Amino acid sequence: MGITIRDVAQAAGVSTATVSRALRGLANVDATTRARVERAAAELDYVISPSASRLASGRTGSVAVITPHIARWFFSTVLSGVESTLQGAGIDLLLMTVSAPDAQHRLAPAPRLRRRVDGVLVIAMPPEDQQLAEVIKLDLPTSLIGVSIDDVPSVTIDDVYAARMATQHLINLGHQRIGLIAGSASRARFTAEFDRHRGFVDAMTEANLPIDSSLESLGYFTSTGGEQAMTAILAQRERPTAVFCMSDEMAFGAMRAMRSHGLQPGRDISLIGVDGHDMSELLELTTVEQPVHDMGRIAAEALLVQLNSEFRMHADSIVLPTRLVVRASTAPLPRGANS
Amino acid sequence: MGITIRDVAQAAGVSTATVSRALRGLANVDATTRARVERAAAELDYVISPSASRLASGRTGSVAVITPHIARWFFSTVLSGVESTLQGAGIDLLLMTVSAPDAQHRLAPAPRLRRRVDGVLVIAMPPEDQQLAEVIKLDLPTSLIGVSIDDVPSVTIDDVYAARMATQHLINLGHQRIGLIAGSASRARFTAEFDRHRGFVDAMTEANLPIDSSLESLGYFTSTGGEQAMTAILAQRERPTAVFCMSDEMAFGAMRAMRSHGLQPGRDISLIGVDGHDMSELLELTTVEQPVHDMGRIAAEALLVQLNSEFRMHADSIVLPTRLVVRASTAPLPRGANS
DNA sequence: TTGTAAGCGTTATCAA
DNA sequence: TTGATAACGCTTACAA
Repeated sequence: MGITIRDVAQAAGVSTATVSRALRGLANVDATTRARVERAAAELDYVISPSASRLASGRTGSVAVITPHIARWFFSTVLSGVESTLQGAGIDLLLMTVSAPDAQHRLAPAPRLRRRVDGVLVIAMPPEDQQLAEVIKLDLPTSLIGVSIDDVPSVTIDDVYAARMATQHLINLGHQRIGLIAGSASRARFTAEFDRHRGFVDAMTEANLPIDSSLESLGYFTSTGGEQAMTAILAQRERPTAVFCMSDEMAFGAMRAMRSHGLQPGRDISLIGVDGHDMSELLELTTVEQPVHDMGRIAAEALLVQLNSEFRMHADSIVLPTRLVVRASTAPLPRGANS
Repeated sequence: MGITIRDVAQAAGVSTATVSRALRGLANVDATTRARVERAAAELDYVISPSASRLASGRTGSVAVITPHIARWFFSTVLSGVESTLQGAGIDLLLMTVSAPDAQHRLAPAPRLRRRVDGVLVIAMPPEDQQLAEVIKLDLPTSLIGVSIDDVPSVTIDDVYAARMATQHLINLGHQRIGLIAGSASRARFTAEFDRHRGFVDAMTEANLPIDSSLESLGYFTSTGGEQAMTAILAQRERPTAVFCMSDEMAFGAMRAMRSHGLQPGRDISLIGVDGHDMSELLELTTVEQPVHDMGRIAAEALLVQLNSEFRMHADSIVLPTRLVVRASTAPLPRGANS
């Protein structure tokens, strides 16, 4: 039923080898021959069979993207950056999610990768994750997004610096009682949680400000989590005058908790996030923007380089810049409010 | 370098044919033999070569998802539903985006599909789109999500009804001057834009309310678009007392425009959306929720059925229910405000 | 520059 | 229930 390379060869009056070479744009093909082959292929409406090509060549022409979430802002935004790059290179994008390590319902990603893809992109999986370890052990060209691990290429921001910048912004506004809504209990270095916590602590320490653990709460990087975390913080005897949220989505939740208490972000308590979420501008949230789409794009580009170079290159980790965007959710501390 | 089926056959003392049958769980294999084969495969850490299998069998074991957007709430949420179903079935998910018909930078999806996937899922592409037509012409098992076309299976909501329900809610609250923020100029039937416009008109007409075209504006399904649309509406001499937004994201933008004018949703102007966006609860937006994740899941399930049945089934279009969720953004019209 | 032909690793047909 | 073996459609030495 399908047109094969033999049909094209016959139509063009050449061998299948020549058709193969001509259609892939290899060098050693006479211009006239190539033109003839291309015309024949077009006339026959020939499409190469990827399976046959993959089997013969050993290359799959596809890359897997492994992510813990699809429908969350950060992840889908990274994914869109990845997709545009891969599509431009004519590489197939295989999308796979990984479940929490405990949920055994889903298949582990590593076995599904073998013999199936030329490379792997991993979005924001914790470095100590067992499934991630298995993926890396496959020794495929890999690059990580949002976290970094020794000897594996990665694209990240400087999370310590981002958190420090956010916290410093609050300090510069005169705030001294500063709360923290963290993602999850910080575990390993080079995760967003850990590094952002570190940046927060660094900034506070440098400014000789006390860190009050009763003003720290976990929001699990979701808005409902952020809402609960803020609610807990607001229940403290002495409320903070400002709160650093490790993500914008948690800050959105925090905003809602404030509203429930009749408080207004910026006026009553300053709120700052990290991300540059689409909704931040709408909600007038001050935030430290990270170039999320670019992170995906650049990681994909780096992976393509790995795929196309004969030799395995040294793993370089690319760190992209962040920037503070000030909006109405942060404001100077009214004079005397702290003393 | 790779372990092949021959190695397993040798280790198990059977033929490659038997290994193939045993490992795929086919019926005619002795239990003992199968066990022996499975052990051999496990010991050798054998992984089947998908390319070889595909070439020999003609099945690719993969499905393409075609979408105009990745990083937008509706699309990424559908995608996550699709993904979980396909992953559960062991089917590879190939993700491709389509650009606007005019942008010729990217490859058209149809050629990339041929010989590459067993089926296609298309998320919310306009029925009259040329690229969609080409995809359908491939005659692969296909199912559409969010729009419907004759003779192609689809999963949608009843957009007319959803819009009617939203509008009726406003009418029930006593509103009479009701504005509309539409997605884009409604073109073909069975698009969200067209049908939601129809539902709006139906409800208004039934209630004998006038439709004032100066209170209609386009928001292009984005929040910034919604903001501009609402700004335009607020510039009218006689403002509406309520506005129906065809999507939650546009309603978010409308909320912002209201805030800029010192207006509060629900108190000054009632606002209702369609979607059930993650942020709607946070922003207290009344909305008509559609089961977006389920739409993806169910479309994928329907596609799997198509793939596994010998015969091409009649195309059935599945319509999922929506539900009105009332929040603070809509409120009864104060007495006398309209008269 | 082009052609010949041997794989690539499965599946599927047909016999046994 | 199992085994031989011919596809499947392409790539790639190697030869010409």
